[in-house]
Amino acid sequence: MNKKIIQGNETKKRIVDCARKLFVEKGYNNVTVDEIINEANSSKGGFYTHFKTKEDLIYNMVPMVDEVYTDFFKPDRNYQNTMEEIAAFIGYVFSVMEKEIGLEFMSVIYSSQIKDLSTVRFLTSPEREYYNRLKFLVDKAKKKEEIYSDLSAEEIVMILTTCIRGVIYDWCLRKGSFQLADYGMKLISMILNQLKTQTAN
Amino acid sequence: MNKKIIQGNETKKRIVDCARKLFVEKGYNNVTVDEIINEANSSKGGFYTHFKTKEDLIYNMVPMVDEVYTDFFKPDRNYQNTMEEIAAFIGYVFSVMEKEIGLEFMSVIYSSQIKDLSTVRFLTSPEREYYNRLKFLVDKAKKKEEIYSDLSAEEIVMILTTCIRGVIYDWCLRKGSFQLADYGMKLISMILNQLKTQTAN
DNA sequence: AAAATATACAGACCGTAGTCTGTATATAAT
DNA sequence: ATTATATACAGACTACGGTCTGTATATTTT
Repeated sequence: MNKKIIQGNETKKRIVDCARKLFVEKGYNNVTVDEIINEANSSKGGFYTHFKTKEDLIYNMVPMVDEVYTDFFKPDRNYQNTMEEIAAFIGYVFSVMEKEIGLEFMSVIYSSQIKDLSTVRFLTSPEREYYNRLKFLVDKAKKKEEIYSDLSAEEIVMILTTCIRGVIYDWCLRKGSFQLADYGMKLISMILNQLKTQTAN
Repeated sequence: MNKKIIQGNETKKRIVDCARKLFVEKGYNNVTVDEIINEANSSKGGFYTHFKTKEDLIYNMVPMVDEVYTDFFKPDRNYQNTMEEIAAFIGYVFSVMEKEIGLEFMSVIYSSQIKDLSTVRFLTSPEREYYNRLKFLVDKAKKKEEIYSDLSAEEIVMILTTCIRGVIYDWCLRKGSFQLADYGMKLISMILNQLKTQTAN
């Protein structure tokens, strides 16, 4: 089934490309599926063979994000300690959200992920590259005894993730009226500081 | 215009009551506006005179929340210090969310608030009772010098609010798979501890 | 009292996301 | 070679949130 599958992939790509163009032009909520399939010379049937929902389009545009995380580890940067590296990584995550993905897409994702119980919540998937990277760093920090906390690495990662999501949600809620990375790091630093000093809880 | 307004209020109440009943029975997403107006012996015209959107129904069911906060301050509880009182207040907020409002309504609210740019975002309204209460307590704590931080009261309230929203968002995302109050307080305690000890940042 | 204005509401209508059915075609099985 | 099966897709159709227009009735104005 090679020829058909290749054709399918081409159609899918064409739809994503046209959709992206239209979203940038008019904004996600002002673009209809009909418009997209028209622009891509496809049809409803074609669209819904490749995408489960309209939001699914966004999900298909964004996984690049998880790939982008890999970039962070490429250059051999020097960090005083692991905690600083964790902070830098999270700062990098924020700046990717802010500059690469942008407010509108983040809002669509964050809104649709909790819209109803049936949506597949990829944000919680433990296979996410983001999650693995962060877990790796926290493990390292614990091993090096830079963290004095009775919390497990999993718990720490979860807490950091919750804070990150809180900052992003607030950013969407306030329509990008503050710098995501600036404000985010202020909050994250507090948590990281606490992890350094906290002996019991 | 008394008679008409009374009639209007009755219709509005009837719609809210029927909607609540149906939401409990079948879940928000499985109840249609047509079903609601049918049950309430009303019509599309009637419904949309009183509510801007379907989600608006939820908003009309929930403001009790902000009233509920008042209850917290009624009994003369004794706290060792203001930080403890802040923790207790936030814990109270979590338990109201968890027990009074519930996962489904919270998800609808949190999802719809960032769905598109045109929605009125009441969550950010600085008139919210919740916000005033928290601000009052943080001011008190600063005055009593229980907080050693160069952050302003407004900044502290914002950070706490961001964390609370992060916890709630995560709770929705993970479909209530953890105790909101338990996990929430773990995170909030870290922030509060940091505020106590932090001298410069 | 008559006319003007405002409010509640009925229900036809519209826009759009998503479904369903049918068809063409490419590969796999016999 | 023929039949069976899978895939991509076209496009009619449905479900449902939301709008729009018209009407009845209550209050205010003159």
